[in-house]
Amino acid sequence: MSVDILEGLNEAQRTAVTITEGPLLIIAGPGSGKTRVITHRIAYLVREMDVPPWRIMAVTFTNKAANEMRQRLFGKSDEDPSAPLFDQRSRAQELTVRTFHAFCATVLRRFGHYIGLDQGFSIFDTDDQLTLVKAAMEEEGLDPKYFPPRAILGVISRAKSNLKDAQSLLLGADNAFEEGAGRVYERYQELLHLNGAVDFDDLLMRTVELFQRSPDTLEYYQERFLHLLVDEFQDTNVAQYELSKQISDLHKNICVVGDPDQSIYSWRSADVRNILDFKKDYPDARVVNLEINYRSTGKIIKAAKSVIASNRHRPDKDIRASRDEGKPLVVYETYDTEEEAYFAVTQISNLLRRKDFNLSDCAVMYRTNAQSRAMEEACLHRGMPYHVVGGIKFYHRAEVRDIIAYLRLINNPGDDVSLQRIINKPRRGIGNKSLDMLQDLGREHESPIYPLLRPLGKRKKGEPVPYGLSSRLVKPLTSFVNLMEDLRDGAAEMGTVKLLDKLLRGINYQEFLRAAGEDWEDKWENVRELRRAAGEYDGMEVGEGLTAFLEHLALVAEVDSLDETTDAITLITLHQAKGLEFPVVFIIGLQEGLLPHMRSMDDPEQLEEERRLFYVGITRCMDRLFLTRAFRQRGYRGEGGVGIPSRFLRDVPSELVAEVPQIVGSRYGGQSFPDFSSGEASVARRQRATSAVRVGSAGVNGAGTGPDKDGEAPAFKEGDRVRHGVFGEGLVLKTAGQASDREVTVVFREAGVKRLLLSFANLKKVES
DNA sequence: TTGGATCGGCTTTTT
DNA sequence: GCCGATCCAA
Repeated sequence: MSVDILEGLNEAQRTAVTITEGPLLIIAGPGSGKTRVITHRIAYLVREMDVPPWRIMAVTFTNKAANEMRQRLFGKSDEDPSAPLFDQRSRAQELTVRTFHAFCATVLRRFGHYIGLDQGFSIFDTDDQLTLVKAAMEEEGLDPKYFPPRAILGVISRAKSNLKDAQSLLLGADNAFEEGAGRVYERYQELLHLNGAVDFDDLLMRTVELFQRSPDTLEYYQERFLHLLVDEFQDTNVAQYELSKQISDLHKNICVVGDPDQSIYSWRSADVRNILDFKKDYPDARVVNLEINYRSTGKIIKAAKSVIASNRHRPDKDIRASRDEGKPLVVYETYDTEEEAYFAVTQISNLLRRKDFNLSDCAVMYRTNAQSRAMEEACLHRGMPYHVVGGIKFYHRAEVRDIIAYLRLINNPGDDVSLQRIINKPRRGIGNKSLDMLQDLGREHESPIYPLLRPLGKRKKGEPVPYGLSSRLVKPLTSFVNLMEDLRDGAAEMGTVKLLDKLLRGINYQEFLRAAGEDWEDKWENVRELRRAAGEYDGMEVGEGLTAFLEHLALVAEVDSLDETTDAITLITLHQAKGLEFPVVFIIGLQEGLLPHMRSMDDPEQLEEERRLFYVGITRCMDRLFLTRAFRQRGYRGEGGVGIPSRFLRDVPSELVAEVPQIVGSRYGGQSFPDFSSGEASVARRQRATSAVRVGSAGVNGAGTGPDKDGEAPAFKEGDRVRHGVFGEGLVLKTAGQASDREVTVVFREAGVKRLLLSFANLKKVES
């Protein structure tokens, strides 16, 4: 009773599903049914080609995407015949659907001993990495003032992503910085080894290394995986590319899927050439283009195409809309970031009132995580349910990290970074001085600290103290060792939850939190959340559960328990939104400096990536797209500046954009918003509401016409009396410039002389 | 050793 | 404006 796998697929999609032999490159434009093709392809392999599921590997970019794919394959419920593989549900476990990082972690756990990795190795995250970099820099005598540790870490990470070791980095160094980074890299690797740890980049790099040094291991995987599928191939780095090649080298059935126009991770060493040059490395590769977009309205597609067309370095490809034109887009300027948030919330409730959409249809997207804050506040204030995707990582919280550090040390006694974090937490009288001493001791013996201390646990009274530790430290250190040994014994005989309870009791953590701060209850709740997560690993074999739990914590950034079934607005970064779709999308903060981001503005390549990011955002939208910006931008330090409209807005053709309709919306601080919910441009009649003067230049530029295309911008001349939304009344002193950057100098009664760009200042002529 | 106070630096996106 | 590192006094 299963559906025909090929039913409902267009010709290109069918081709992509049914070419099962040899290398295959699928260029999949946004909304072209990519996930559908991948899942149906897997189903086709299993059901039509009789490939056992355990011999198929599908690699995704995020854990979320992996889960999503599993769900699409097997259906949301047990009885979901629309899922291509639902009748094979029992074989679900056999498929390998994972991220590169998670897959590599598994490989290294199993075969890492061939390259000197212990089974229980720790996985270091960015914070841990930074700790090690700083330590390595100190040993190498590098001043963090001149060599920012983060930058050094960036160089190391990039090198690793490109499969370069310290030696080749040093050889290729042509300045002091790179040379320093090379030296740090060398020592950093040693420290990782000492800690019995790998970092994120090592997961990939060292797996490549393992496959090179242990042909048997490679062969095992090569034999096993008849088919390899890599999603989001435009965002793979050199290491991931190499891994794909290694794994598929025997059967050559490698299918990669991606879209160069959606490459947004070059900052993480992703190399778009992997997809662009795929044909070079695999000359016999077949190529399928999926160009028909089933997701978005015609107007949205037009806007997306117009935006991406401004990129100079892009492949020759097209997307075609299949839906009707749809409603006009909305481009709107608000006074400041807060008002922008209220605007979005207001529009969403207008839309809800018409019953066309519900809350979970709506997403608000932004460039930086920090921008979620204003949105959250507006939602809270208006009583709108929302959920923030990602954001402050759960595992990032201090209390959670403390507990994880304990668990890591239990699991891996060599994990010095964790030891340093918790040896005096709660206070045991082992302060910085003592820790320094212990670190020196470790360095002296080229050993992690904990193993050196362990003899203290078995020491009888009167026996000599090892390493001449000062008598003052013997007591606290001994009790610390006893605690840890007790917990390590516990880890060998009890499940993760019981172990966690034993730990929490052993260090009296609840008391520790209570004594430490006011919001200790929240923190304790986070610890309990961690305990809940540990429950998932309770059933596993004792000893394996802890390792698996820690790996999960390291590789799964967020608690994805936030169920998507509840009706709520989604707040999400543009990066994380990749691969998702929503009927209603707001992209907020369309100002220079935010999108494109400041850090990307002076490099043309990075600027193009920012544009792709905007393109990704636009193409997430199915029906109603809102693009907003704030006139005043809150800076990081104190006074905010004026937000210049993002250059990307100029690429949104004005004929796709709704005019600002009459103001009937609800109020915010005396501010009314027009109601765009009907999406009918014809009703729109721009209204000059003096009370709503802070709607700002919405009527001038907010309609997305782009300053230079707007013939209606009021012409000001010297001597005109004008009114500005913020500065009040004033007199035009002079005007200069053309079109988009037409500038007026105005002397205001109160605010003094200001030079304003007509394109975003809200100036109104005052008749007198 | 610890806790408080002050200074200074930086400020994106994520496995 | 915030967080972290650093300094200083008890």
